[in-house]
Amino acid sequence: MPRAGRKEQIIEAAQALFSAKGYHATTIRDIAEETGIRSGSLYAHIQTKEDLLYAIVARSAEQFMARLEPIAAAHGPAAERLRAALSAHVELVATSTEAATVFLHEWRALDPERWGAVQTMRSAYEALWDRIIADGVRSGEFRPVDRKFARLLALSAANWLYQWYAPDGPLSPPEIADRFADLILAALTPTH
Amino acid sequence: MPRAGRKEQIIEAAQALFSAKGYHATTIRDIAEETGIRSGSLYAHIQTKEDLLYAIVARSAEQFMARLEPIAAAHGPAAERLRAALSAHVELVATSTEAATVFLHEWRALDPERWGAVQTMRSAYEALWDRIIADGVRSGEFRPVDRKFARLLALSAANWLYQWYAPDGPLSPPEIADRFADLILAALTPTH
DNA sequence: CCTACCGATCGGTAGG
DNA sequence: CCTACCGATCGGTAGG
Repeated sequence: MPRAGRKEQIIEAAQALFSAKGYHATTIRDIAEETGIRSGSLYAHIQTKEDLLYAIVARSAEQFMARLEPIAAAHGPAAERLRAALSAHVELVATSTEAATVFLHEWRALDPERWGAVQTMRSAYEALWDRIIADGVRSGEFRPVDRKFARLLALSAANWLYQWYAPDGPLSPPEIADRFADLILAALTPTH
Repeated sequence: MPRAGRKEQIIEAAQALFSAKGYHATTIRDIAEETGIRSGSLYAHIQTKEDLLYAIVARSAEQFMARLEPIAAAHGPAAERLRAALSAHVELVATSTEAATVFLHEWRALDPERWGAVQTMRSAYEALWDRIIADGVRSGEFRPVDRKFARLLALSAANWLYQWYAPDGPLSPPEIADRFADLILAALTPTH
């Protein structure tokens, strides 16, 4: 008998294992053991191993979008919105490191169709960043920089965080985000 | 009979496959087929599959070091050296994308001992970047920024390149490097 | 470098 | 959700 909440438990086990060892190095038996059931029983809850990967990746992508949408749509100064965007992204990577790692590192293991769906989500997310930067350039808050490269610089730093972030490190996620924001805003601010 | 140059051929096949599909998703039979021999014959040239991974990762790490060492040791302006460092790194990722992808993405599949050796190489590489940035801060060329975060910003952008670089894209590697360098130097230059 | 093969393990299923 | 099992495939080896 499937148990309520069991599916969530399975997803969380898969998330921890995929982020630690990678998708292909994680077996169905690993996930079952971590969940506390037998491997065959997993299939009362899921259809394939890859469904688990997609569920984790899609949920993570949605979280990034949900955090950025109100920031991109706000009307304040672009510098403040860019700083807020960086804070939101850094905080998500830092507090949901497992999900973020699967999203940023393991999405290549998805089949081409689902891989395409994820690419679409990422493009929409990047478009929100571009909008904030374009607003800043238009208003004169930012120098007339290459929007794409300004966004790449910010997102590269914020994404790469999953490779080095340690919860027991000296800096909190907000402190990390502020240090990056200070540098990136200095790069974008006109030299009067 | 092992053939001269065969080992190199095997490493290159493994490099292409590991970068495209990942280490764990690549089989010994894939590598053999790509090399044009039978899977059992591979073991006349290698000892284990993981040896191939380590050979690729270590060689790539050495290339990054070899390119950066003279730049870090030079005596010119820090801004020029930082720009040169970025160019060298971007060019290596762009022209050796397969090796760089394995180095940056697949090193997690190494066993802990070899993983540690790679970490040591990466630390040495990062120390060279820190030295350039510290020189610039000391001489007054750069603002008194957090060295570690300035390096993280530059290296995140340069590393993340492996995720999006396409040889048929609109910008050449030197153009990409210069755009990042313009932004990062703007972030580091004092506002007079 | 090949043929032939090994024990182990894989994702997934049948039947209860 | 379990037991029992499937065909396929894995990394690697023996013997030539």
